[in-house]
Amino acid sequence: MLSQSIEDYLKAIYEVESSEGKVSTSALSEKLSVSPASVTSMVKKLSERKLITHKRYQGVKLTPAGRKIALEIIRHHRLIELYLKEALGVPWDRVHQEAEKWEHVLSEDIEDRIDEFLGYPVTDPHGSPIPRRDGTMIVRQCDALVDVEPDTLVKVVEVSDHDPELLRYLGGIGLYPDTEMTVVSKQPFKGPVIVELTGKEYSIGRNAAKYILVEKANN
Amino acid sequence: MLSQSIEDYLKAIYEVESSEGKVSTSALSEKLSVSPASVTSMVKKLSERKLITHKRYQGVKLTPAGRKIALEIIRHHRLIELYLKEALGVPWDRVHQEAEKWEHVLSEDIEDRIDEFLGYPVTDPHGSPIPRRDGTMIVRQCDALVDVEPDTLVKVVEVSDHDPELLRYLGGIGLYPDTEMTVVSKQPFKGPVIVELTGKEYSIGRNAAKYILVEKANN
DNA sequence: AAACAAATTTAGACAAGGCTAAAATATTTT
DNA sequence: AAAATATTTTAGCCTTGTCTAAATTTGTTT
Repeated sequence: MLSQSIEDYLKAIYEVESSEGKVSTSALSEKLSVSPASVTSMVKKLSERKLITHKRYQGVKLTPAGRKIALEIIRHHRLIELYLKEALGVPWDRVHQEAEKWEHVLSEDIEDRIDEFLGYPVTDPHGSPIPRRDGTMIVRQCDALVDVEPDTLVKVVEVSDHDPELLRYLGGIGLYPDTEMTVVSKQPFKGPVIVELTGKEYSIGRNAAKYILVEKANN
Repeated sequence: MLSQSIEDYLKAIYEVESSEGKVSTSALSEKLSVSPASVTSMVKKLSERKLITHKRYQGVKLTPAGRKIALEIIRHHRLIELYLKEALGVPWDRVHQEAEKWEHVLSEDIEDRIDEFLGYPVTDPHGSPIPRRDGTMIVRQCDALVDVEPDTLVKVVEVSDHDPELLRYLGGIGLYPDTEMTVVSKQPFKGPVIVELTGKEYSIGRNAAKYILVEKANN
């Protein structure tokens, strides 16, 4: 059995690897709210266990074994998020926080039952893809909302789940995965992106718009 | 926040207190699969935190604060057992093991949702009473099957959840909480108890019969 | 009542996973 | 290219919760 701490590190490494490419000690320190020194010592342990590779002062990479575990945890996390929403009506801005704890105590048996209950879903409530049991995960082609040219009709693919405040705002204006909307304009000087959905216009901060992934809608 | 370990100790103390009256170091050591020395040091910590009282060489007792926490954990445990059975179809011999892990990660919010989903249940799948949120729990008058005189019609109240093997056997013969059956005879020399239900006779080991609680049925 | 046995506690060690402060290495600026 | 800054690692310490071995206390025999 792996400790919760090890599982958290592997997941964090996977996520940083996905979003930034390179995985530095400081990025992990930040992500896990732990001192850089603590990261270094855990990195040493994970290397010894062959779950990651590490070149001094150069960052880390997951080995296939480490990636497999990371994806299992992420699968747990996302299945649980969706389950909490569908089965117990937990609002989407709260499922992440709960899943952070539950992901570590989910057995394979219960995982399968939840998967079946949900009809073998492909994405979680925020639109993030759920890894399959075999450790594969679908990859999608999409852009950050902030990078889309004005006057484009787009469909929301995925929204970052880390800021409950943002999720509540987006839920309030009806912006969920699969929602279609038009990018009206981008205000200059790091101003907000203006979008139109269900006939109304809404303003979305530049920073938030980085965490909303969309694809061009076929219209 | 309390550590998982502390929660486990408080729960164990509550359970030993209920079943044996006196809570000795060795009983806890046994129950928690931990050395007696480890129990002593944890007992010291729990005393300092005023969750239990301790007289050297004399055993421990829960304070009201400690009892409240123990009952919260037991509430979590039993709600989760029932939830797993009702919502996900987990067989009753496996729910205990899962609940042992989940009980520590259940938030109040999810607890309430599960309680509501289940219709504010009063007992878990093994017939054990579920403590209420306010820390109260119903007490029932019942006897161990092994102590019942032959030729008595009884109703099963509760079955110990600690031996999956036994639960599978009992499930196989249709013996669940609320099942009515007749005690046919008790074989001498620590032999089994013979019961009749649904027209057939079944043999239940003396030891197992200690862990099946029944009440006299009104016939 | 003394001796033996059983239970409990103390003493001291260890592994995990965190921390701070200081040293080493990289990177950026001038 | 040297200096200044930022990042990473090392060294050493702390807490939690466990362990074994030895000492102490309690309970039971004879």
